[in-house]
Amino acid sequence: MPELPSVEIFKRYFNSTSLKQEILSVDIRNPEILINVSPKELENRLISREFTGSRRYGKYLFSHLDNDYFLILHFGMTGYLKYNKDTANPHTRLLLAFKEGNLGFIDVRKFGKIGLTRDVKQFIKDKNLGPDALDIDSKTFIQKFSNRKGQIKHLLMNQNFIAGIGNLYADEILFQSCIHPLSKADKLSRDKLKQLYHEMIRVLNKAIEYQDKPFSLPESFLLPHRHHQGECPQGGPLEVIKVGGRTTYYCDECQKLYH
DNA sequence: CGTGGCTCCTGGCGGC
DNA sequence: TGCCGCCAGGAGCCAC
Repeated sequence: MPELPSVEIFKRYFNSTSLKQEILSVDIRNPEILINVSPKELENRLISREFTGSRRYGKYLFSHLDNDYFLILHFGMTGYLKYNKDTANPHTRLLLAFKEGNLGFIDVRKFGKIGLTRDVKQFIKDKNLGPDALDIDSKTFIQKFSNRKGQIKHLLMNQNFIAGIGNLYADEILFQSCIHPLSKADKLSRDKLKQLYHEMIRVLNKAIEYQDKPFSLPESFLLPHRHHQGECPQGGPLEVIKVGGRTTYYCDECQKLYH
């Protein structure tokens, strides 16, 4: 599930539920999803502490503790947060207990990751993440893409190139920009790249505004139609292909191939 | 650098 | 109904 808009929603959810209360217990149910840290250390750093805030970078959430550490959360394909009294969900991988309720990191497929760091900048550097998609400026964006020969969709989804965009919103951004997903980045004019940049920002903000429910977006968006036998908002069939191994929907009428 | 394939893991769905 | 293959909003690794 989680692309940048979902993680932004998770951040707001986390901030509204889990700040400024003591962590009473730390239940690590699936130690295999830990990175950078042993179960013992994670427990020691979390227990009896409080969260003071959080920040998002790309698809990562960094939850700040009152001991200068950050809990790192990455949600994989199926991860999300749930704050309630329930402790019985079989897909809960980490459960933090507070006085008033529990924060669960739920993740059916276990592609998510949980870690710990004192230095978010260094973590981002070690992971070699590109600039955050909602933070990059137009000039840098155009410069980066105009120097690359790869497929435009592949580059949009490459976290080392630009961080935050996944398979669904890549399709939406390219549809809104009228660019065929297999177009070569360096064949797009500067004006076209500028348009792509603005559509990226607009789509991501719109997705956040709509609580990251892609199928509830207005009819003029691709995502509500992105399913078997779905039709382009302008009319006509949607094409389905693979790009970089990922299922891709686009409209052959609306989206021009630059190559 | 670019591209394609495979892998991790689990569950839901369509087809037979 | 029951079983099977395929697919899923991520990403690392490897080969050419």
